Amino acid sequence: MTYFLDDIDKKILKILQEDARTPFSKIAKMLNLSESTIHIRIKRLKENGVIKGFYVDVDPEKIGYNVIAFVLIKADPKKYEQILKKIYEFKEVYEIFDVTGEYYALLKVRVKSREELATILDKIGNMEGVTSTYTMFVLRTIKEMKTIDFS
Amino acid sequence: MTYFLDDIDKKILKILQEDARTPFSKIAKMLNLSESTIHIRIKRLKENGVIKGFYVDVDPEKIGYNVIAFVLIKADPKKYEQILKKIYEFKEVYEIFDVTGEYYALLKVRVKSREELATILDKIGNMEGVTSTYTMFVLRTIKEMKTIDFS
DNA sequence: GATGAAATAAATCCAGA
DNA sequence: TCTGGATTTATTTCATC
Repeated sequence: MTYFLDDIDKKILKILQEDARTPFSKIAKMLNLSESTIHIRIKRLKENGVIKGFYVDVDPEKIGYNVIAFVLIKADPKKYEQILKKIYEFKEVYEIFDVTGEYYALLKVRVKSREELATILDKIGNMEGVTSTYTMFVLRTIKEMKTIDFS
Repeated sequence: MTYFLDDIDKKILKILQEDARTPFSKIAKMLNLSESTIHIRIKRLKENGVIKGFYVDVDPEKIGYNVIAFVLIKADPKKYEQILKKIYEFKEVYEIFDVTGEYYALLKVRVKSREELATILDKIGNMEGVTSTYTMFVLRTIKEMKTIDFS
């Protein structure tokens, strides 16, 4: 299931991770290959699911989304999957992970204000089957990398 | 400091968040505007820092990066900033946040194997000034959104 | 697999509304 | 701020190595 990346693939991905709009011609020059080869490689990486897509990176802070919180939840095991499905639909919840330890799941929540955060936390805390929550409010973002470092 | 997005900006960003390679001509048609307008808008969004860049979305799992863990750390306040600087340099640590609560910082770690994770956890746990750590190993990724939902 | 040239399509620039 | 047309640049295809 794991796709083996050769050196050329890695170099192409590295360039695209820095700027996905880099023209193929420029990539070709950088790697001393033809434009067609870059084209074929990228096409293959897409077909194999390595490249899931191209997205624009919007600065959340610039558009007012500057409140982040991580929420740990514990739940009634019988209702857990149902709870996850519901939380999945919340657009304010950007990440959901099952985790080991005292709590069941870890959520990353991003909103525009503390009021909005309070609303979401209430919604989650009051869901049927949620037995306890623990919220960690983010005071400062020190690092938030969105690309993979495979150097 | 917050940049005000009008309806056109929002629509453009929404399209680019889904596929950053959508041709301007297509965006223009979708929004009933000229290609030049789209061009000017995107340029302005870049200049104002709303658009931080265009990235390729690489599936970590496809290339073998399928171990994620969240690590909470407590530290000697006097050495805390120094510790953060050091951890910042770890390529395996993708996110670092100062958080409220019992712990000082929350880290998101992504590696290729449990062995690698153990190594990183050891490194962090043994850093001078780190007084305690709590690791949550990710068993399942339920949601991991990289774009912002401003609908 | 990789290439180069040809065809198609897109991005960019600019003068004018 | 937006537009339409002209120019430049990029992507895609395909026959060939």
